[in-house]
Amino acid sequence: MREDRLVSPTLEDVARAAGVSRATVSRVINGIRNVDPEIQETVRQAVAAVGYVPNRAARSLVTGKTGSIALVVSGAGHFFARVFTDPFFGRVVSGISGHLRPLGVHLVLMLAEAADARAQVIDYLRQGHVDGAILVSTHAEDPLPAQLVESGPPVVLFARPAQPLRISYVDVAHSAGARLAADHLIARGCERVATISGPLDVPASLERLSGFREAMARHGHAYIPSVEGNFTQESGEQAMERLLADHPGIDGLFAGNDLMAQGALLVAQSHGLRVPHDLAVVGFDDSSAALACRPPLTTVRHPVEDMSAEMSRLLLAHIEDPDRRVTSVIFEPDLVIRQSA
Amino acid sequence: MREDRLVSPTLEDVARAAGVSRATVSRVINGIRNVDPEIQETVRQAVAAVGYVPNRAARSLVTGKTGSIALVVSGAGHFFARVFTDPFFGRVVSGISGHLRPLGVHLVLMLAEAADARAQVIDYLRQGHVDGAILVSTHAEDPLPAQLVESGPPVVLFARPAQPLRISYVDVAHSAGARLAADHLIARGCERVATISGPLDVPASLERLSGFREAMARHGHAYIPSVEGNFTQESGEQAMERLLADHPGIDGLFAGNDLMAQGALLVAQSHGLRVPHDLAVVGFDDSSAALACRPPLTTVRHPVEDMSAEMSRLLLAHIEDPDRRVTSVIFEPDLVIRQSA
DNA sequence: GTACGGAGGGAGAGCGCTCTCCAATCCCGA
DNA sequence: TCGGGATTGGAGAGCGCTCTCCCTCCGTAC
Repeated sequence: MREDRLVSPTLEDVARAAGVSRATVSRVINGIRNVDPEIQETVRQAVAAVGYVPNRAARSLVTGKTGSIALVVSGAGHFFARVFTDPFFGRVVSGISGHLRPLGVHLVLMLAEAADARAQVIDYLRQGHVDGAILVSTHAEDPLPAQLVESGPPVVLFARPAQPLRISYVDVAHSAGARLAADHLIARGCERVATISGPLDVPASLERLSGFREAMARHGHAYIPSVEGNFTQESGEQAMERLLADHPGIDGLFAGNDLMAQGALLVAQSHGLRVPHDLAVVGFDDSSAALACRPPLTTVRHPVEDMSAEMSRLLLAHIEDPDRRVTSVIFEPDLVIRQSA
Repeated sequence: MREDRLVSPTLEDVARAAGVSRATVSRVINGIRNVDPEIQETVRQAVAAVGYVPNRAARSLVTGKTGSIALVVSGAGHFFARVFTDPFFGRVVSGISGHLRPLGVHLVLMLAEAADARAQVIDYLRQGHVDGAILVSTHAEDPLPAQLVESGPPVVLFARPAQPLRISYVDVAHSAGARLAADHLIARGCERVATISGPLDVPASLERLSGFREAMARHGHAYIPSVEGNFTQESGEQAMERLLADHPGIDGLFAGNDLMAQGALLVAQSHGLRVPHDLAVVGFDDSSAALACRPPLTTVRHPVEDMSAEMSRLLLAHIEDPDRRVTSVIFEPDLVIRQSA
């Protein structure tokens, strides 16, 4: 009993206990080729009896596979605050592991905020610790995607990369989402609508902004004032101050994400505006901020879980066939109507 | 070049390129024993030339070490909401990886919410994928700590386990923190103080409650009304409704964590109470909720980063010496004074 | 009775690495 | 000049597993 702890049993031990060869035990465990059902049973009992657990290192040494994939969350600056504040990541993890767990594939979460962490992640991936990686990058200039494409296992991206890259990715139709927001504000009767965009070097921000402008133009609104934020609540507050100063009469607002919407909402209220009565606010993402707001935010929601599951599907396909051509899958967002608009 | 991708170079290749033996290359890479500096240089150049990356599987097969440890976040129910909403986990990760990175040890994050996920985590740990684990459990009845102690690699816990267990852990002096809160409320001149506690099957909640009561008793307050919550904002709201109904005149509140404090604060405000003028509120944890509140929360802050670093230190010591006796390290909390009290 | 085929099991060669021996070399003092 | 210790490099045995051969055995057809 005491020795079981120190030296865990090997295939050899199981084989001896079952009175068969190592190869047969291996076959039973991996379910390959025909093995007499009776012997299978004997082996299984022996496995249980000696408390055998396959040694992953030995296995992957010969197979070249590890049976686990990494979820790499990369970004700069306000990184931890982002990951651990934004339930978006929770939905990503949930979607991925929901798809992976039944397949017996392990998910390893890696965080790469600073440059040295990034180097470590690359090391980790190159050393063959995982068979592939799903990369969620929160920053436009993040060099990680490019570095990974160059050397390393198969990678799938969340969201279209800022620079064109030979890499599969999954994204949402941002402009369609923005259009939902625009149509809703118009339907509510808003006349003077403004927008707070995300950083314009991020493709998603750009698409949301241009999609919103386009949809508004279709409704006859040629000019939509906009201020650029950086996806934080604080930047939303500052942007709203600017908007209220420059365009005092606005009665509708579309923010590039919920956090900025929340900031804007707080500022609007501190200026005595009632939401949604005086100002209708629509966010994007359906993050926890949307629910934390008073009133709760009307917002555009991506099917993050579905998107994440699709990412794992794509990644597994790439692992299976390294020469598979890269693809992109785009999902349609929904509008979640709450009280802010 | 093309083949480098498919079959990555091995030690043998480096050895051939450098004109030395495999053993020598290994020695250079691992920095063991004396190797002629000139040869070292030659080997290093060969490594760079062929683009060699050590195969971790092969290495850990022989060494029995993997060079990575797991951070297992376990809990039931509102799990994802917790991890990805509570910046507390961000601070934990930050503290751990800050300590581990310079040592070249990889951190693998694992989430174990449901029972099947838990089984998978145990598998993962037993298969020797990591050398040890740091376990953060958010639930009192979580069976994972006990299961891991029984079979698996060294484990260190965040917070004292609900059931006594032969396992090292790191915790904060909860009662001392509660006392800081009590003293502060008294110093502000509060006369009728109440508290909202966390679930009482969690040791931390219990200690905070009894510590608070004890400190208040020391100030002559024999009776402190309290309502039990479950650490969620919603439970804080419900608890506050109860408190206001049963004890209309309270002017000071200590909540078992910030989320409940936030809920309580919102309810108090909706009842027309001004914070801190009519009601002073003190939270616990210094989570993001503390800052998101209006007014921002005065709260008790643990040195989470230091605690996390200490956990990694303990874990590495246990890995180094499996027979090391278990220890607990208790940290002192601070009071962060903001506007709510 | 012989030939043949398929199913079931074993033997053994590695996967890429570390690490223990052991051999070669060198420097020193006697 | 030679012996002995220190230093440095190489040979080779595994770590635990998978997987390709190959052998045996049995049933079937001729």
